[in-house]
Amino acid sequence: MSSSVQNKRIRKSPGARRAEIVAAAAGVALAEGLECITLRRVAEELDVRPGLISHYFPAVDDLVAEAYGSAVGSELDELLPADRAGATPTRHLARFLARTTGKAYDDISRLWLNARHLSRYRPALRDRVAVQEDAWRDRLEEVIRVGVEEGEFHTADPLVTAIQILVVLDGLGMLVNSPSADDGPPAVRRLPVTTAERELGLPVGALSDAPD
Amino acid sequence: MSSSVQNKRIRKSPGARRAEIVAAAAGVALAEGLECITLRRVAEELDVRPGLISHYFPAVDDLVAEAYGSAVGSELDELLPADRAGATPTRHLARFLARTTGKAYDDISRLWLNARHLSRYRPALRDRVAVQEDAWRDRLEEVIRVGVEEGEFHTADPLVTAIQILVVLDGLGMLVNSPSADDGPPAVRRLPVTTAERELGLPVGALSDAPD
DNA sequence: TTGCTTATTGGTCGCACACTCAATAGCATG
DNA sequence: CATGCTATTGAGTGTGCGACCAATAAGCAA
Repeated sequence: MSSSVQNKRIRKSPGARRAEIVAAAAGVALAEGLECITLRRVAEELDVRPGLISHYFPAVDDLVAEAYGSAVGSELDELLPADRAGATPTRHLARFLARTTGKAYDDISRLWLNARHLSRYRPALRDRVAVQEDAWRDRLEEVIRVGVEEGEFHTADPLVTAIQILVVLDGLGMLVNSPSADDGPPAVRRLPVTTAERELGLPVGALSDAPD
Repeated sequence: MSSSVQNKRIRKSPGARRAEIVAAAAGVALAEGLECITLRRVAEELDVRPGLISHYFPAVDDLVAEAYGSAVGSELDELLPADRAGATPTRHLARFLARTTGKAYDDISRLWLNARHLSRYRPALRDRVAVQEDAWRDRLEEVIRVGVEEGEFHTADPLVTAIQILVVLDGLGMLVNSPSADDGPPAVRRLPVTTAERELGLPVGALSDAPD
């Protein structure tokens, strides 16, 4: 007997079940896209009936927003930990740039692209995107600000510099679904690093040489 | 009697009808988004039956790709005319940057964002996006190349510079659906101009002072 | 063990979508 | 005016979606 047929109900606490649903939806969002978060698809993922998803999220749009926020929020925590224990701002920024440039970051780029477009139609998602944009910007600005205070970076306006780096990252992320995204001049792939080094008054290579 | 009820058939040549359909679909794409291009929606726009759209585009994905290509292609022709009669590269680039930064460009930004995400799922659209990316890049590179030849611009690699400007434009375009897209530091809105002036060795203001 | 709360199911409804195809009628041609 | 070609219609198929709700049973508490 295959385990795919569930004839026995499994009853969980509302909190646990809700978290499970959000996690499953986040997985679907990362792998297939936010529009693939449907009652049926998420239910299948958890081997429950679609009605159960509706029970926890009467409006599916709220689940979409929650799934997006969960995926992107935890990614930020890994990229720029709030408590950066014993690492210089330079190393932190270098690590951030190394990860956001790597191939493994493509799923996150796709999710950002996805969310920014879909938020055109879904208010709940639009609010969540705004929150996450603020969070990413604030976290990056903080790293830069500390770097300036400690004399590692030099910029008149950490906020603008942070936005500038994020804009370049977003601009490259726009190309994530293009077939020719991986090729192209190497100088283009290094654009975020180049931008950061220039805007922070760092020597070339300061943010790309063996950071991790 | 309202004109919304069409009881009399109007028979047109295939070429004219096809062009009409593409134009209507492009209008829908610009105003409401590519996923709003449905057989019913486009048919309603032209006051015909949905089956007629299917007749000209047996696969709706091809109509979506065609509508996108039409809208974005004609926009490029207006932004960077192929035959730039009697205008300096500086004026051309200034005009391009002025228009792509303006509020009126938001619909085009939305369409690019839309297409780049949707091309994840629709192969026909993905191919069209690649074609238009090449076209925009080539056209901008050409302006820069001529500017370098005529001594107005200074850059070692016109292609990389063109891509760099487009990446910044795309990065800002990502924010088009965010509620806080219009506010934010002025320096951020001027990022494309700043980038272009820096990369082309121009004095500050060379690309933003009364171009048109 | 019994009973009760409520998490979970199963079924249904209405809607919008792409796609198909035989029947119809506009219109150019003779 | 009559005729033939074909652009256009009308009707229908099947799919997947969100939402709703009464019935059911899991598992905790008494």
